[in-house]
Amino acid sequence: MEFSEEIRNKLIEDGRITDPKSPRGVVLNTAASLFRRKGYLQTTVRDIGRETGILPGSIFHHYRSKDEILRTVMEESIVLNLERLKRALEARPDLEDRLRTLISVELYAMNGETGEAWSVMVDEWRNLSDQGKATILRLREEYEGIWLEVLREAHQAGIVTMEPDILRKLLAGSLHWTPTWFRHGGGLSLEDLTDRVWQLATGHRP
Amino acid sequence: MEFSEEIRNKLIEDGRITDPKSPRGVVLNTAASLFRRKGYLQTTVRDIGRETGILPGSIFHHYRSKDEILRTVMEESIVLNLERLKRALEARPDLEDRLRTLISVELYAMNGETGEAWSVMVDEWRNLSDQGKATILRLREEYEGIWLEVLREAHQAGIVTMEPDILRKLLAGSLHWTPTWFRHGGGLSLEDLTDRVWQLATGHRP
DNA sequence: GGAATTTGAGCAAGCGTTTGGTCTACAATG
DNA sequence: CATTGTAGACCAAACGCTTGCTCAAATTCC
Repeated sequence: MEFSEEIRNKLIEDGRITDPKSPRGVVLNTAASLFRRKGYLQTTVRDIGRETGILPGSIFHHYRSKDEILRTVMEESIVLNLERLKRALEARPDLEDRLRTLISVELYAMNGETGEAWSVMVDEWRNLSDQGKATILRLREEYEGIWLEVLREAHQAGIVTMEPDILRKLLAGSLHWTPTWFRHGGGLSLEDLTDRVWQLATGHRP
Repeated sequence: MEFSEEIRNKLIEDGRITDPKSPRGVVLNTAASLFRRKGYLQTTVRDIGRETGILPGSIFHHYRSKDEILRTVMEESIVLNLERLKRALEARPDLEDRLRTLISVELYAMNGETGEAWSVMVDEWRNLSDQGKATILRLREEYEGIWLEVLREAHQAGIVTMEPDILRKLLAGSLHWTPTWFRHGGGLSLEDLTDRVWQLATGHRP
């Protein structure tokens, strides 16, 4: 996760994700946090206004609709983490390393600084408009494609025994569930947790 | 799952769950289905009215509030499945059998005929009122207690190697996620799926 | 001074819920 | 046997409130 900030800055520079210091960015991060805490439907535009200090009417100067805010939260969180995943995999030719990287990056996506936005993407999918779904789906498919490719190679190499597509779904469930119970500063670190999920996937102690 | 219907009938007779033929029961099952499909907040009392053929106002003759419907859906689904779990475990002294039973019963709870209600319990927890949460929490703790007890014994016996509490949370995630992708009649049966989760838990092929 | 931004009042729609009353079935009463 | 009483189920209408969003005017910024 070392290059995390560097990657984020590069993406901001390229205009692929919003500068968190801009009004759009402030609204975005506040919304992500509220969506995570209260849920998308329970969060009102007035709530976002209150926490950002921007009046409700002004929110709609920066975003066309509440749905656009949700879509942007999801889109930018996957753009960022997809980039992080690709970079993290670049330097790792070893298959066991690659599998561990997948697990680790997703655990950080869900429980690190992007955790709110990533959780929103998983939990609030149903509340996204159809056109929003279409946009996000392409990015998600790219992300899932990377997982499946590594799992298929690992399967052929005998590192994992279960069918890759089933294994991915079972692991996805485990990982998606972690934000409901994992807390930083407890007895367990994200590294420890990565070990446990690795053990789940391969059947061997790390 | 053989005694499933028998257990349900006994619980109806004892008044611990609602008769599905009664107006209360019709509302309950319809609501569970709608809550699952559209989400609790997206489901209006008018929706429930439309699908049951009961006018919106009359729903409140059977339930004090929409929240009471949600709480009842959750409560009865866990009462039923807790009973099923206890019965299924009764005849199984073998530890490996017991672990497999836990997995199997929960997979059926999530993807069988009670799947809608059980999913609602997992997904809509946040939308339950505080007093509702308190009621359900006691039942959930009993249910989780059974899981942890079996996992602790399995850990001591060397059947599983991971810490029981962490293993339970990772498995819970995998199992909770199954309704989003598992479909009956596909290439995979619930028995097959039980095997895969068993493999995940123990690290050994079933 | 023109463009971008912010403001705050307010609208139309939808929400859970309440109300007052009707209908039906059946038991009790005279 | 006819009448009355009772209780549960249901209906139609509406109430009070919240919601996402709009808009014309005011303000700020370059």
